[in-house]
Amino acid sequence: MTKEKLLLLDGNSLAYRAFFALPLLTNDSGVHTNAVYGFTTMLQKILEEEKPTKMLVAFDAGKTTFRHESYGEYKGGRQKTPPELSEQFPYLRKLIDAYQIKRYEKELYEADDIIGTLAKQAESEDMDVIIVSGDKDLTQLATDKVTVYITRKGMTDIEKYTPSHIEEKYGLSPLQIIDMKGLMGDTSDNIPGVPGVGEKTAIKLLKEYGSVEALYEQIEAMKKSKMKEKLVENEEQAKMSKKLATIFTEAPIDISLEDLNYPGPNEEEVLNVWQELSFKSLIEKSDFRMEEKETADLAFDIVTDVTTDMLKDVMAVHVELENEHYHTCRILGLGFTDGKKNFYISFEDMKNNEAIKNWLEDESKIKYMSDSKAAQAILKRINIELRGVDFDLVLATYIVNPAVSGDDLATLAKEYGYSDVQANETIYGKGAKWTVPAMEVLAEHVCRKAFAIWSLQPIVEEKLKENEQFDLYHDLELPLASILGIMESEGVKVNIATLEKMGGELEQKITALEKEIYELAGEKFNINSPKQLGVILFEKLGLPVVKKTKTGYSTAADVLEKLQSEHQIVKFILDYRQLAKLQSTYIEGLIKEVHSEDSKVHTRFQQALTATGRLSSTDPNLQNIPIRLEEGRKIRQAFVPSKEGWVLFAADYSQIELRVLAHMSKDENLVDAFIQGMDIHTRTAMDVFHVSEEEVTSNMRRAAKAVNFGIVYGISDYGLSQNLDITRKEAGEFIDKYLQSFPGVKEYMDRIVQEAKLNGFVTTILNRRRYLPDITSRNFNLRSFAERTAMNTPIQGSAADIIKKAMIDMDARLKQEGLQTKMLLQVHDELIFEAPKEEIEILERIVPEVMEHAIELAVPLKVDFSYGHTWYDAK
DNA sequence: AACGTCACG
DNA sequence: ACGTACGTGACGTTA
Repeated sequence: MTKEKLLLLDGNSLAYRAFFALPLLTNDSGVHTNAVYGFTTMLQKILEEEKPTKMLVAFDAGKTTFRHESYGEYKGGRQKTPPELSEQFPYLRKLIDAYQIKRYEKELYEADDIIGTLAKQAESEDMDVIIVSGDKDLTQLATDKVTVYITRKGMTDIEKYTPSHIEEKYGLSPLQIIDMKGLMGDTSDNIPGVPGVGEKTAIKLLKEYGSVEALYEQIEAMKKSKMKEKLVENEEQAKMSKKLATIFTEAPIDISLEDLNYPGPNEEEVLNVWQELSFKSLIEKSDFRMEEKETADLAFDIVTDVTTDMLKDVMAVHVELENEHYHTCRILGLGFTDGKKNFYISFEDMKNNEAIKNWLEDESKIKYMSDSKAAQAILKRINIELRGVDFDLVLATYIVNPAVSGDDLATLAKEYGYSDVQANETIYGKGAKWTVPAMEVLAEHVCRKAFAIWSLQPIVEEKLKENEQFDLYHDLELPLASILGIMESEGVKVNIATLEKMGGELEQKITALEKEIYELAGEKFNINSPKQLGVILFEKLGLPVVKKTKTGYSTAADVLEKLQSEHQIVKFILDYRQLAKLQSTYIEGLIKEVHSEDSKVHTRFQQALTATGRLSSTDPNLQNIPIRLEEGRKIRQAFVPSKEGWVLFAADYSQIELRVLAHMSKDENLVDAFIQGMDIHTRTAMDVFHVSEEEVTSNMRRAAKAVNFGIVYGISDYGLSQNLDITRKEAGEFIDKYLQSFPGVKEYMDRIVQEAKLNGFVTTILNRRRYLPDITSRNFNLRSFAERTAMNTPIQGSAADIIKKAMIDMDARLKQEGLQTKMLLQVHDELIFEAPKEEIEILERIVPEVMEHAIELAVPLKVDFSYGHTWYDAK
């Protein structure tokens, strides 16, 4: 029989040690995980190295122990366990159970005593014993049979205390460690010891006398000294301290060595816990995944023909694309599954297949998909109108947690516990090495995706229902995806000639500015390089350095503006920057995106990306076309209706975010201001500066406007001071005055931060969620950031909810009215349409009506609109 | 790939 | 004492 090896772990000490040794990590739901993580890595390492046959993790039970009877102050003055650690204990216990390791705690005794008692028992039965702790006190238990492992820094770094190691390190025997503790005390346990005696002195004394008792027996003979006085004075205290530091090896425990057999981990359970805690790196490199969780076989057929009987009423279907640019790329193939049969058909074989076309276009045939908008848009290019999508994995998971990226179906599936899909990178390679694999490989990959969608549909929908988010997902995001797909496919007509003409003019101006700049600098350099520009401005020309970035001098616009009076060159650089931006991004960049077939740009709206619920727009980004400065605004002259005799019609919400704030805070003053239909910035100025409407100067209004922005962003005095270029103190006073005038807003802000701390997330009007794991961070910066986010996200996100709902209503209304008008773009608080002239009149009526009543708030919503022959003219 | 910059709401 | 306004995407430079 092999020799028994017992591993005893000090649960509390190890958790504490890990908690303080590692940065505060969190899982996707915002639960802190660093202590459990540290414990796990340590455990993995020790299990691998030691292969124990018996194991136990001991915990402290309750607050009082038998030590308190003799010394009430024992462990007094200890900091309360931080809540970020307390919340981890349930997970730690769950993890230990998953490993099938025994846990034990006993009223009135500490983990140390349990460990000591079992170590002694095991030793008497000739077992090898290893004790693991973060606390050096345990080293007193070391013997020939018992080794004490003490973790250092990263938890996996371990110092092994055998009697000879202790002898080497301190010149003491293990038992003398207790005497040492008695003399020097222990602040963390509030053991007093002898004042003035530290480690060095204690060791010296013990080398001479052997023990505390022996020392006091011979103390008479000691030479007179300060130290002797202290020792004599504190004899009782020293003896009591030794007693407190002594680990009790005869605790009345009701667990025996036979109970501690360690059968090895339940690998599936451990993986589940790791999954829950988002221990991705551990899951990645875990050997149990390799052995046990080898991707299950998936039977699939490669077919060249699909007949109607193969297409069921409910199926998962995946349209595999070459890349994310679905307006230009090719379809590789399609995978279908009904949970039983899986098949793949290549694009070549499907494109003329009538059965597939009919099935895809049949509203009554239910499709489960992932990124249905991409599929819809690309199928449209081969004249297939996708209908009947009832599940979209990307959208559903985004609603469950917008922080989880849905770039790759494999990543997404894994996130929800399904790991039988490979990453696209594994199948295709990346960058220049990208290549379509053999048909067999591709077909399996695509079928696995379809199967993943099929398998995850009930799981993710259940999660949505549990969080009361199913309606948001099913009745808002899902239909919106289809509307966005149509908008993207429709595209926006761009007049390239207009852009080219502007480009030519810009080129001349840029060249002229370059010349001026080189002359003033006295040399040619790359103005686009902040590094080179910094050298010219701050070294060669000696301008004062206002701000630094982590790599050097800041040359950002706000810095340069402050330097304008210092040197002529600064203004030229600012002008150059402005024009260069227009040229590279909005002239050259935009021209590259225009499709030659239809002279249109087809943006892609990212619907499952932002943290707040907003959309984003890419290739090209049509949500940041210049407007603030006239030179840039002219770019909009190149955006035109797609048909002769049509116009572009633009409608935007006025102050939607502040109205949302009024609604959510129910602040009487703010609500009243909107009901009165006042200019909100003027009204704010009146309240903050205590003046009448007539007395509000343009500067006061400007300041009030900045304060309103600040409120929406989650106010900070520093941020406002930067924006208004005033001192922090002044900014702070503005904020105080604002919050006095709008007390309901202050209450709301406090409440929302509290709520975020309690739940770990904040919500919008339609119950969109954003998790804020940093809200409980002890790092000031992280925490402050999370607090501002907690204040801003419900506002920005609710505004996003409102306009999304308006888009759905607007789409329905246009159909209902039988109009030709098409919705083309959404820019966060505005909708852009193209319309035949004859429909302008009705749009002027229905667009504001629909948008203003998308969601009813405690304040009215207000929509302004205009139209023109170009986007520029729709102002 | 990361950074700085700047365009938008 | 800490050091930032919230949310995005595209471009050019530099490592």
